[in-house]
Amino acid sequence: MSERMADKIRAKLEEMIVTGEFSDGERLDEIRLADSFDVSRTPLREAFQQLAASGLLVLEARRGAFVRQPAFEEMIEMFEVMAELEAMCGRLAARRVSEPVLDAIRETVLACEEAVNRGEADAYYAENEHFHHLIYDASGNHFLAEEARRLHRRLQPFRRMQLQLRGRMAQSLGEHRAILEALENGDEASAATVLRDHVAVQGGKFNDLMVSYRRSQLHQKAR
Amino acid sequence: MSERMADKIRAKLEEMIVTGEFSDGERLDEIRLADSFDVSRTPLREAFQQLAASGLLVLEARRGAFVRQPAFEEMIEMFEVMAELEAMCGRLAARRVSEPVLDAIRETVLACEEAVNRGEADAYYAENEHFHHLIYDASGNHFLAEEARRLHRRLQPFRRMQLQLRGRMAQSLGEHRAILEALENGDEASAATVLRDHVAVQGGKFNDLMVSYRRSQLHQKAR
DNA sequence: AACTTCATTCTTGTATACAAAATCATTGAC
DNA sequence: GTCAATGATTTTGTATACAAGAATGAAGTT
Repeated sequence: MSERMADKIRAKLEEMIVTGEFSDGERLDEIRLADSFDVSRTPLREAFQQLAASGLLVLEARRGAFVRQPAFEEMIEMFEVMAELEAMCGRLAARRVSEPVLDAIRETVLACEEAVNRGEADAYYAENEHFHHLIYDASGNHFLAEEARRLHRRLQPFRRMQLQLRGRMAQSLGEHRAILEALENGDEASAATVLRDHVAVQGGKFNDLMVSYRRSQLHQKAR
Repeated sequence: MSERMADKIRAKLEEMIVTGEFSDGERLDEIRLADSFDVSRTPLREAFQQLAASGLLVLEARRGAFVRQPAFEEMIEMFEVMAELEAMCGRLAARRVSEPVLDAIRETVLACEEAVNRGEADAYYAENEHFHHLIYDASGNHFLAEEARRLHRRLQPFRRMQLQLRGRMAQSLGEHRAILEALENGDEASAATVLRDHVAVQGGKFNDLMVSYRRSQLHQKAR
């Protein structure tokens, strides 16, 4: 048990919130939660602080911790910002990327290709992560890379959902190829545009997913 | 004392870090700091969590809290990202801003003008804040506005320094006018460009400030 | 003299205890 | 019957106590 308890709890709570275990606005009872994790309130409260910082909770003074399920509109907003951050990474990377890093990016594209051929969504997902992180770093702006990572992480579960959509993996792969090409050509404008669209399409796909999800919800209620 | 102790401590520590009271990499002793604030370690540790989330501290497990003074290069990086976020705000705002908000923006420009005429840097600073926050909100993307505010806040002390530079206030005012004009015309591209440059120039000015600061440091050491 | 090992000390991480504020329920007035 | 006020209870915020890991230093070996 080398890790800090508070960090494990944060990770677990993060997953629970993101997977919809709690509903929006729900108050988290410190004592009951602490008991369920078999810890005292102290590490739990530290986890609360961290979750509040990343926007998953809001702490109201002397009122408690309330889960903040980003509404549909906010998710779209987040994708919009993510698209712009990725575009910026792409623009800078097109100018600054080195040959070894370019090689690494090429490898991830190949690995993505294999994953698509085998229909392995998990493998694709992992390589996709790698691909994007490489570009963040290639921007040469470390602060930007960190911000991008932070937001990427927050949108992670929604990205993952999308790979379930028919044909999305192949489409995504094609976009990766276009991004790689722009980087190889040092074409800043193109790299920015293609990356922006690559992420924006995810926002759109997310929209589609939500619509069909809500329809099924309505269906259930209408029974 | 309606506020939470932890929040007051966070604010105070934030100021101390940002004003350079601590040096980069310095370890903050929980017990001594808690004593100096006349509180126990508990609220202090909560403050640490928050400061770590905003990047001012790094918490190493069982090692302690270390202050993270962004190096010169990182400050430039942050201005670079800030420029892009503001550009995005401007682009969206040009499309979405309403007449009442436009009026409010016009007022801040007038107030800035008066501040310049009177040579009141503090008043200018306050109105400048207002001006930028209005544009963040006018973007219509609430998440983006929050992100912009967060980064703006982090760069705050460095912005403030710049107003000391000769002629910077008048120059800044001119840029504000150009931004307002772009918004009035609904010119997305222009709003984005002018705002990007408006912030980028701050990065440049910051550069100038740091160079002269370091020169004076060297001078002192060379005595 | 330098390096390793072990014990001591110090510091962080967690649990528990206590204080203060907010919520809830009961009682009383209108 | 509804609303307000007040006391009880719950819950947060802070302090303190305790446990466990890390840093420090002394002693012993090579």
